[in-house]
Amino acid sequence: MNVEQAAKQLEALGSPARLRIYRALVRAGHAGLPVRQLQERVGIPAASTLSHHLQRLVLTGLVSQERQATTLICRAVYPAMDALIGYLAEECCADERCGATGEEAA
Amino acid sequence: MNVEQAAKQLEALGSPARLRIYRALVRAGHAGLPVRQLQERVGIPAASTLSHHLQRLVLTGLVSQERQATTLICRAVYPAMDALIGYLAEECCADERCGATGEEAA
DNA sequence: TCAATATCTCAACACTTATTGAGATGTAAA
DNA sequence: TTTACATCTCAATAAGTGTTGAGATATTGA
Repeated sequence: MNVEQAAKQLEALGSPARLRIYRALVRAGHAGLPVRQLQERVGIPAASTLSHHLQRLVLTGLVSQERQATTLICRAVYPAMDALIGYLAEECCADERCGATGEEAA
Repeated sequence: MNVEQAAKQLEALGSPARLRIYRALVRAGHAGLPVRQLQERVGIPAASTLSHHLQRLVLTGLVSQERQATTLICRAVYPAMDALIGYLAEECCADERCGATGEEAA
């Protein structure tokens, strides 16, 4: 995980709409949610708007999609969030272990 | 911490420039960094650009500033990042404890 | 007071993003 | 085949963002 990628994922989560979407998917668990149900759950009126947000989450690797006939199942990609949290904790947190990670010491 | 606030902070960190700024401040530790040194360290050419990014970080509570005569010392606000990581871990992570936090069960 | 320094504010521009409706595509079922 | 359904793609518009130079403000020192 580097700064660029972390920033990309943070930006993807950095909109209330997308954070709600992601959270709904996490809560849906392994089964995931079809786009339609996701739309009702997060309260986005236009399907095209949701589609747009979903694309951004998929592009950053935080969400995956699997087609089942006509419906698209969306799922949170847990390892991606784990990696992001790990990056924040290691690179951007104030614990003792931090402050000299070395990747880009400048 | 609610969705709106978390999204605001994630968005603030969701630009490579600002994530670098924040990381530089974390690494600077308790002493913090003056704006000028920060500018050199993260390689932003225009002072006005850095000022703009810093404002966004300050507005979300992730960075604080203290004036010392003419120089402005910037510091990472560690508890803010702790709270953000905590939110992500509780609300958006796949551990057993997660999936039914209840705040907004929909 | 005058000059130097640190930082900000402002205005401008190009670029990106969010939202939406309309219509396209693909699947299933009658 | 026709219909219904799920979702996407496209085009348009409004709003927001990033970057910059020019100039303002405030502090310090000669």
